[in-house]
Amino acid sequence: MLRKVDKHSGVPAYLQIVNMIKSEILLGNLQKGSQLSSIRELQQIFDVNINTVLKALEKLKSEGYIEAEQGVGYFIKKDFDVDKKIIEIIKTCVAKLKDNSIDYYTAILIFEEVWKNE
Amino acid sequence: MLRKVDKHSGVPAYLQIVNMIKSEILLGNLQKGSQLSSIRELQQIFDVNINTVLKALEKLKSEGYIEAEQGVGYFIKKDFDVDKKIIEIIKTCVAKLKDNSIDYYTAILIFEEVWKNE
DNA sequence: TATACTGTTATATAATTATATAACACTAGA
DNA sequence: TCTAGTGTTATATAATTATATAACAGTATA
Repeated sequence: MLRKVDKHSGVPAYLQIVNMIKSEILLGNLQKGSQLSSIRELQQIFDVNINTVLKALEKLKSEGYIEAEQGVGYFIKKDFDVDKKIIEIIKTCVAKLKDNSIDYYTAILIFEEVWKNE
Repeated sequence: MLRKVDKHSGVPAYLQIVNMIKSEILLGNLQKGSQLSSIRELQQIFDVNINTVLKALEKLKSEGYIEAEQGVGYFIKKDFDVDKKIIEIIKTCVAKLKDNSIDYYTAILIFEEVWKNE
């Protein structure tokens, strides 16, 4: 789901955009050959400057996720979708955490720390 | 566990420092009254400039996590530790993901997307 | 009191990130 | 061919982030 960038998260906007589009590909919501919305539409969706969109698309292109056709649009270049099993594991975990009314930021902090320490 | 900042993650160094220290508090590894390492030691641990450490400590102070005593040091101001149950849920999830040899970056991307969409 | 630790304040410089704005080039369809 | 939509390139400006470096101020202890 492509959504507004969080301008207070500290993470650069162009990286948030890269991450959202990568997520869509990983989750299988954007498949090989799909066309992205136009740059000027993406600019509105993410609520950033056109140059910020361009910077994100440039990075995705350099990493092989998308390709550009001048005058036509941007297209998904490869499928990178992840094993459904992985998604289920994460969905189950997120559901449990939400049951315990933990907030996203705290959850991420602990997730990162646990990951890097075990 | 306080460790070197990742200079290629895109996340500003001072925020990574804030996050690491918050994590230690949330996990109960730093408790009320504990003294942090000195600024000049932290500078070496995180591998950043002293001003970057200061910016992080300033933010933690403004959020009520720590307090300063001039000439003495920085101290944890409150306990914010999280329910052990939460930590167990996350540990279990991380273990399962590692069993499936998924990398950290992919895991975080999916985690964020699942959290924000369900 | 002298010293070696603490934290604090300040200035200058550079790289990165984001914005505003404009113009240009290619493509598809009326 | 004209037009409206694509992507592309460019310039200028500002805010944020990070560095290097120096000096100052408080605390504890030998």
